[in-house]
Amino acid sequence: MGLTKTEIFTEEQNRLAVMLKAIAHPARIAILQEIIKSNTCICGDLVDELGLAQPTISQHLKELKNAGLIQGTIEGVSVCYCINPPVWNELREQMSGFFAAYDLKATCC
Amino acid sequence: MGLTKTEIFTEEQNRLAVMLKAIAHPARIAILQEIIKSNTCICGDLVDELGLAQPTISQHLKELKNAGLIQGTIEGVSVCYCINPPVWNELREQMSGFFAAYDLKATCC
DNA sequence: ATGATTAATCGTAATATTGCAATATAAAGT
DNA sequence: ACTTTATATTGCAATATTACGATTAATCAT
Repeated sequence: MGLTKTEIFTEEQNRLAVMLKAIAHPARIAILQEIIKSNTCICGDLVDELGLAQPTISQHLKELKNAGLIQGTIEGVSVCYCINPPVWNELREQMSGFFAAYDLKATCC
Repeated sequence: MGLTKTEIFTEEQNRLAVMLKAIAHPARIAILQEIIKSNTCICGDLVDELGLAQPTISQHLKELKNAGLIQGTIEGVSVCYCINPPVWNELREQMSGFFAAYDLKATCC
């Protein structure tokens, strides 16, 4: 108990859940928006930009990285983060499928 | 501590996080897919379809309903669930914005 | 080497989530 | 009224998440 029964679901469902869970936090949404907006990757700027402590930001970045949504490159003293295209596209396609499936349907009830 | 600092983020960021958090579980993804696939709304069928206990399914449905993603109509003894178009479209647009913003960018690092 | 800067990790407290057995509620049929 | 059928609620145990202070690790400049 207290543990998601991943073995019951398809690989696709589990992957999508992992990716969405990574995004499903306002801080991580804000981080992704910053990363996308500032074409050039950021790092410690996020600590100033958002009002969260450095360890907290670092942890959120780690979760986004674990889900594969972003990648980090060491750039001297700092770390440069950016979107990881393959996983980002995987997410985009999964969501497209979701929305497309509903488009054709009428409301019931 | 242990509590998300919602006051730090925009209303949009918080709303998107709530919607995504509701979807970000394999069981709830499976439920949404079933609801979308079976144009006609389902309810207890989900208990048979997925391999989870009735209270567990009921709880997942409640979370989806709380986020506004689905709506339930009492139909005699059973309850008929279906997508709630306004919120569903809100989510679709938010996600579109996300993906569109990245489209234009090149990879850095 | 020393100090400054940047980011990750550890430890911990507060809270949230997941799943289910047991029970409660509510409508329909008999 | 009583039983059946369908769903919701309650209570609880196991685990996960969120946030941050304190510390560590790693790179750069002097």
